[in-house]
Amino acid sequence: MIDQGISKQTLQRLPFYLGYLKTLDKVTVETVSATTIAEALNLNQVQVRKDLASVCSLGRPKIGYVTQELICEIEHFLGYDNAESAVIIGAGKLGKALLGYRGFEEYGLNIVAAFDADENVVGTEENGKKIFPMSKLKNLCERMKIHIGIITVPAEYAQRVCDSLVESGILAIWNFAPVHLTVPEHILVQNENMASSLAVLSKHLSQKFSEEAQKIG
Amino acid sequence: MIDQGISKQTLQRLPFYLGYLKTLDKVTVETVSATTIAEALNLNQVQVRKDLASVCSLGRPKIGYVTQELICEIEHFLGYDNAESAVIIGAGKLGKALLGYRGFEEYGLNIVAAFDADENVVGTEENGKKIFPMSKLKNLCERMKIHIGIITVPAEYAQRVCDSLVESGILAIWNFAPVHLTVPEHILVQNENMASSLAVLSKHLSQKFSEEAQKIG
DNA sequence: TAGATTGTTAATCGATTAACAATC
DNA sequence: TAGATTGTTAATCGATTAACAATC
Repeated sequence: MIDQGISKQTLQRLPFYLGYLKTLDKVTVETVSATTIAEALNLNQVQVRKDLASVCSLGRPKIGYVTQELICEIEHFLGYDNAESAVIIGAGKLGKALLGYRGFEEYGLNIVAAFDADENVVGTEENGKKIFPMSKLKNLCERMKIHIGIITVPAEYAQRVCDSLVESGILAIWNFAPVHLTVPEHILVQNENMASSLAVLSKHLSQKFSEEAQKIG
Repeated sequence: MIDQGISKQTLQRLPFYLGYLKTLDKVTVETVSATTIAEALNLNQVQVRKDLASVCSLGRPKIGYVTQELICEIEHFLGYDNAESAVIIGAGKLGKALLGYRGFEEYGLNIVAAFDADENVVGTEENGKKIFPMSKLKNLCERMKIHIGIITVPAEYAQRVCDSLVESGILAIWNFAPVHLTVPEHILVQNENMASSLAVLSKHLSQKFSEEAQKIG
């Protein structure tokens, strides 16, 4: 058993490495050093080396890593080469935007359908993907062996939707609703937490302004 | 000067506390203890108390915190009561979804307009908000004293857009493009990192499956 | 050989958690 | 008074960074 000991932080940095590596010219940049990557992404060299060590086992002194190999290994590690299917619950603005976003396939995520409680939305399509009534959720998930659920409903419905997903055999939940979800131990919830991000942004600003004020005052 | 020493982690938990507190019945739940909050959100009691201590200075033994006061104080701390204006660059699916999302106002974010390089989109509206050509960015930001820029363009254009934003006097950037942005020291970049989230989700699944396989094998 | 770069071991740093005294 | 709950001080834990030996 490998990769038992990879930290969440490392995991979250890997897509950044991948993104950077892909910007490099395959022909001229055959190899790349941790130093170079670190500089480009504003990270510590040692951190980059440690992160990469948990994914691949190459890396030669004086030379670095073979760019193309590294890309393949990270992609493989992240599972980009064998896509997981997912469903979206909540076909509002955000849900539809995610349904329509083609970039996810590149990341190994295949959104197959959406579900909504609103009868006016049910039956319509977005980006060629159908929107079903909630009553069909469990059956479809089980039949298609779907393990990822994406929650894009308003906060007040999120926990109920979450429970339905768990009941439908979902193992991992990507939660866009700004609430804490309670789930059984074996289920993973990854919060995409816009409110938290905004908190960081707005605090940065208010601090900037109070610094300014102090300088002047 | 207060709040110099608040950690990013604390800051990111505050919206969760707020969300939970708002679900409580104002009439019956006059006060709330850190213990209760911690249990509801699956956090450590002491952590909740420390977080709250950095925002408010009440909290009475045996009683806890006055719910309504706590809500107000957190909202004030997060700046929800004096909204910041923002612009979106990139009026694709995601950009439009964010433009149309009314929830941000509740979080103290007021998106005033969008910008796009595509002539076909320029001039149209979304949720009553106009989409302008990139050439008007700087002028509008300066005139309206806008300090937050939201980047929803494809990865390859993100750095260029970022540079334009910095030039236009933006102080904080909310980046939805899956790339690292290089900015001057005083500018804050908050990455809304879908690729990273997906990495966490898909790794959880592949680990689950390899555990299963081991049990059987 | 000299220098760049690797991977590892140890030190530092910061956040979380545990223990405890203070208070209503 | 006894018990619940607070806030603080100390211990633990994990991640980042620094120092260094190994190697091409």
